[in-house]
Amino acid sequence: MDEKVETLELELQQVREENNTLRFMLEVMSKKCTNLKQEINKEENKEIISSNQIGLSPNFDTSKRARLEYFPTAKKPLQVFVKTHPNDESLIIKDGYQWRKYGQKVTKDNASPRAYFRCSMAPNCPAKKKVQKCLHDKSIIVATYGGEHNHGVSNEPFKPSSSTLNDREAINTRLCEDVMQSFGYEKNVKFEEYVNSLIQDPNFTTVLVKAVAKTIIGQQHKRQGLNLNLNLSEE
DNA sequence: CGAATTTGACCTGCGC
DNA sequence: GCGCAGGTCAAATTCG
Repeated sequence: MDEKVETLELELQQVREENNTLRFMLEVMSKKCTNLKQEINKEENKEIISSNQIGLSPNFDTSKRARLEYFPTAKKPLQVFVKTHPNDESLIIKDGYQWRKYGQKVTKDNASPRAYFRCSMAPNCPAKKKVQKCLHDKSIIVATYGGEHNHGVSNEPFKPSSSTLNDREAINTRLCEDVMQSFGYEKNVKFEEYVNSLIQDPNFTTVLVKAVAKTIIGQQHKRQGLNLNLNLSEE
């Protein structure tokens, strides 16, 4: 009996932690969304000015030739925030692609080292990413993607098996899938285009809150159901 | 033993 | 022109 109480308390604690995590993610995403909107507005204004003055392609900046070569997206590079264990130093994100690390640097503005990866799924794939821990919260990893993959995603992206990921990771992954589904993400749509369309949606924050809340409640119900089943079978 | 990672050196752009 | 910072290379090392 005590064991059951203990188990339930642990479950409750885990759900609370997950809720805190999700609240934090929501906060980060909301801030990010606001910042991106502001940046998009700024960029649009800047582009109009530069294309009028110089007559070059709006996205072409000769002074940043090499940098654009390394991360050749004229668009804003895609940034992804991932919650991990604070003591986890691996900087590994399971995003469905296979990455090979080719460098690491300590940057001026962040004591945590920044790792550089390039895609190793295809021989000449130009896709790259930078991964660094968040300055203010070591349990958050920030991944910045650059370049585009010249091949498809691996067979089972975002489909963790219980043998490779623990329950918590599986739940988080499932949550992401549910939230993306709530936003109408379709697999044949390019992820960057999908994200851009979300950012420009004026109801983004409202819909995100609803989707996350719905998923949390769904997960809690599933868990409660599981616990009840276990109790019944044991008694 | 081959593949992946680590790490110091090197290259390039930018600001002063 | 010089120094700094970010990004990449490649030899050495580690791992499976």
